[in-house]
Amino acid sequence: MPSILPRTAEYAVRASVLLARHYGERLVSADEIASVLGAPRNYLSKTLNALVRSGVLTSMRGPHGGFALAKPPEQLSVADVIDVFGDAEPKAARCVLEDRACDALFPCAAHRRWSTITRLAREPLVATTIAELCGNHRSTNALNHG
Amino acid sequence: MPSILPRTAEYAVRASVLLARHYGERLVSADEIASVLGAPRNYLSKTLNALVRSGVLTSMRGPHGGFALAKPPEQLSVADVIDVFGDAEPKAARCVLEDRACDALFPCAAHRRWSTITRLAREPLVATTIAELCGNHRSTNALNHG
DNA sequence: CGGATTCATCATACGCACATGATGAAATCG
DNA sequence: CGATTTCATCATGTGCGTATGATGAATCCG
Repeated sequence: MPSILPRTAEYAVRASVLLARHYGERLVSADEIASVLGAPRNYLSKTLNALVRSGVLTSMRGPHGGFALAKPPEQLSVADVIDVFGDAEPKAARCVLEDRACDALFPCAAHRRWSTITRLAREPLVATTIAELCGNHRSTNALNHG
Repeated sequence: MPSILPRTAEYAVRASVLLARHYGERLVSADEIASVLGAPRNYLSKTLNALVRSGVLTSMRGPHGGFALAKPPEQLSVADVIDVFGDAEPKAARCVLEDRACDALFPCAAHRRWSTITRLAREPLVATTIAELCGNHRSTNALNHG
């Protein structure tokens, strides 16, 4: 998992952090997000749209339209965002030792160890919220309108 | 990091585990490894060759030739194997918040948090050895000829 | 209504991971 | 040496992540 995150997922996380900083204030347009993030406009648009369809973001068209988090950043994990792209579960990977399907019922010798590794690797993404990534949580406890 | 490991790196890990089971006994040919792993012969060959050039494996040509771990599986981490493919360090990723380079000297607000996440995600790969993944460590303490 | 703004989507293209088949090069053995 | 075995490498192809540009559709506002 070299770069930890594929490009698209990275855009998604960074966009979510940006939106978290404006949560409850205003919508942010794809143009603005793209410019701040240095991401290609139309490609980002597709990415944001995927987040909308998955319920992570909401969107409004027309003047003063744009994107916003669908719920408070304190309730949105990094995993929630990146799981929108690519499978969260590695489709019951092949046995580490041999060429056969490897499941919980008939695990290969290394299955349990491997499961532990992948779970540990994923855990920080599940445990961390977008709000925690967002440095200045402006009045974190002042706007609970979720 | 959905599937945790790119295909090539997964081949590499599984091949290493297989070689660990024969460490000190005999060489294993690319044909045999490919057949056990269910991986495409020539592509795996390229993958194994990359591991040889990186010093993770050794190889011998000719009859009874094949591949072997370059050092005892107890001294080979999973990270050692997968780092051969793709960059281990995410080339000083872009700032999570804005469009600028983000380093330790001038970190963005989220930089430290993000570094923690990636480090935690990588740690189990660094901490786990191929030997630990290999179920039956036949006489684990009987052959220290490294 | 009609123009402006902005999200949504389509058509196309490029690069790289992944893969296949053929060929080259080294080691062993008769 | 010459044949066999096996690693090393090359040429080529496919699919997907990534990206670009153009077009469609919804919303606002005068």
